[in-house]
Amino acid sequence: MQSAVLIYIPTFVKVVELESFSKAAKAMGMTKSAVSKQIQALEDALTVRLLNRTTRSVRLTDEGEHFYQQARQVVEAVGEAERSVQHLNQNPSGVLKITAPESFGHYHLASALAEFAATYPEITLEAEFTNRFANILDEGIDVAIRIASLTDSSLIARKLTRCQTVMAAAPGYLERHGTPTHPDQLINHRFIEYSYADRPKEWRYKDAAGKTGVAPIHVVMRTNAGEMFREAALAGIGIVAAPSFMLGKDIQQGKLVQLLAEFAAEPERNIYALFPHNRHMSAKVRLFVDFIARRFAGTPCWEVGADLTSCSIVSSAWLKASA
Amino acid sequence: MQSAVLIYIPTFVKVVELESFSKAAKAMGMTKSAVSKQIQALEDALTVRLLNRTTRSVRLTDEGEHFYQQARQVVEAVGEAERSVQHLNQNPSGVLKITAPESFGHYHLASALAEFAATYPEITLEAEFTNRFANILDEGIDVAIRIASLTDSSLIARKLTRCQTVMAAAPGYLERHGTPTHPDQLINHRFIEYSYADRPKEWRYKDAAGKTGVAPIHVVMRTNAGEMFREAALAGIGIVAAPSFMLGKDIQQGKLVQLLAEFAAEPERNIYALFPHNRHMSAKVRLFVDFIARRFAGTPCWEVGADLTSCSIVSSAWLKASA
DNA sequence: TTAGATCGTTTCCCATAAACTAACAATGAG
DNA sequence: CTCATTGTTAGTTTATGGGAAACGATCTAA
Repeated sequence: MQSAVLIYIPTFVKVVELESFSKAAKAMGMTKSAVSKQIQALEDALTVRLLNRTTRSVRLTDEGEHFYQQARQVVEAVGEAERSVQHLNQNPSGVLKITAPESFGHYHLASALAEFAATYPEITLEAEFTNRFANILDEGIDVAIRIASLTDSSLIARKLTRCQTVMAAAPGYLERHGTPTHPDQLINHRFIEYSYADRPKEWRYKDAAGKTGVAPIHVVMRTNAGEMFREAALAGIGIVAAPSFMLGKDIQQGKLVQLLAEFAAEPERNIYALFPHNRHMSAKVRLFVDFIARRFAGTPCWEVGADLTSCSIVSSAWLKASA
Repeated sequence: MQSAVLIYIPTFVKVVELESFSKAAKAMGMTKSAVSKQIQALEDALTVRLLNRTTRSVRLTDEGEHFYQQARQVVEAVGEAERSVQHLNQNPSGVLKITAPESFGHYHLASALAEFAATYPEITLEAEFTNRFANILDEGIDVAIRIASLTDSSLIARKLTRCQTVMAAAPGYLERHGTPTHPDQLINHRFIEYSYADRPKEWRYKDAAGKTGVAPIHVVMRTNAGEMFREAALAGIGIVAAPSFMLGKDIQQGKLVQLLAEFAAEPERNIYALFPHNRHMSAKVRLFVDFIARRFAGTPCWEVGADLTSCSIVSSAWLKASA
């Protein structure tokens, strides 16, 4: 068993303050016998007599007086520690470290983060947009925005919005190579693939009837940079399959043409906020996740085929680029 | 049950210091499951997550970092309190409050106290010589020297030496009133009695054969001042029955004549050191009581009829007066 | 004086709250 | 890949700490 000194200190302090075992017992919600025994245990642990007690009075010994001064500081320190942690927890401040995929961060998260930072000036936002999969716990990341369907055991994943994967190519490319009407024809086309694709060199889909299939593809270029990816498509180098938040604007503007719209990509993907499990969630994290989830609730403007007037999510970058 | 915050703090601090649940468990002599549950209990109590833990690493959250700083101060404060009390206990210092009967203190304790004070300069001696029976606990008295056979429940009594009660009168008195040869004759004599006598107006004794008896006495004067008492006897006002430490010198010098030497006073009295009970004795008190007991071990010089060469106790006041 | 109230202590007993054992999942290291 | 290690969990057991009641001491009031 642990040091008896620590655990009996509050009782001792109460007794000294109230100058009575009985009152201290009442104040601490226990019986006087318990108080008596705790004081005795404390004295035994210190091998020092702390209180000279008559049935009528309780008075500190010299050693008791000395110990009391220190003991009081201990309980105050504990109370202070407790309170300050609560305060820290209720008044979020400090650094909030976010990581997100580079392209999504750039196009759609930046404005949201700016709004969050403006709303909570006490919080210092530290956002890293990268496609590298950082280890959340080891690197002290508070929230990671991820596009996936995976579930990490020690992390909580909160869905922010659906992530529509669209296939598209530049009109120029299609003029030169024709427009595929079925996945099976993809093998005869030129593909630009994402470096970290789960399943390289193939395209999994679900047709309008709900039947799934796999089609092989011919990869002519590979990159992990979102912008490079899009630029390559715009340049007519080949066909890309990418989230609509990257390509939606180009499709709306006619710079790219959506392909095989009736064949949905498989598996369906979502955008998640991931964070250390929430048995006791940091206030900062809770605040941010709630904020970002609210921000991305509804239909995003970048969805291909969505009614733009009903979109609740509009990022400033999107508006700017559209204008 | 008490605040879980307090009792789990040492565990939390150990975990942070060693950056491992397992090592902390080993260091604190418990199992890792216990550590795990204690940390969880602490987090529950604070409703704050303190540690982000992988199977491979343990790292503090922001709140944990903050709490750790405070928690470390708490354990340090406890350790300091503990150590300083031990130190205080092993290196006695401060005030040592002594009370003793006025006459005994004056004649025989003063020199002993002076020696004690010289030996332990860290201790401030506060000696009060009074015949009033002070309440030891209530007045914060550390040691009381008492001449009695009583035993207070909450106090420890350590016998210092026997207290011989002798009866004596001035030669002049005896010339005028005669010398009693048996207690029964005392009723015809003039007595000077101590104000706080247990049994006023009587003299309890035990004869050479061991038979006890009570003789009534005729009191003509009453005082609580030791010196007054003695002076009155020397002036021939009457017979006194008093401790030999008061009268011994006068008897040796022939200023007083001992009476009824073969009838010992009843009950036999001793000189005690009384102090708060010694389950955990203050170092000061232990030191003093040991010292004073050693000082008064053996036959005191003031005993009537004692072989002066074998006396181990000689007080300076006695020597001075004898010179 | 006596009776009653209050206070700290003690003894005994029990319920609860800790600890341990053992098995598990996750994760690095070799 | 295998093995060792780490933190967690579930279930069981232990023992610790607290409650009830009786006690002795002390003070107050009648």
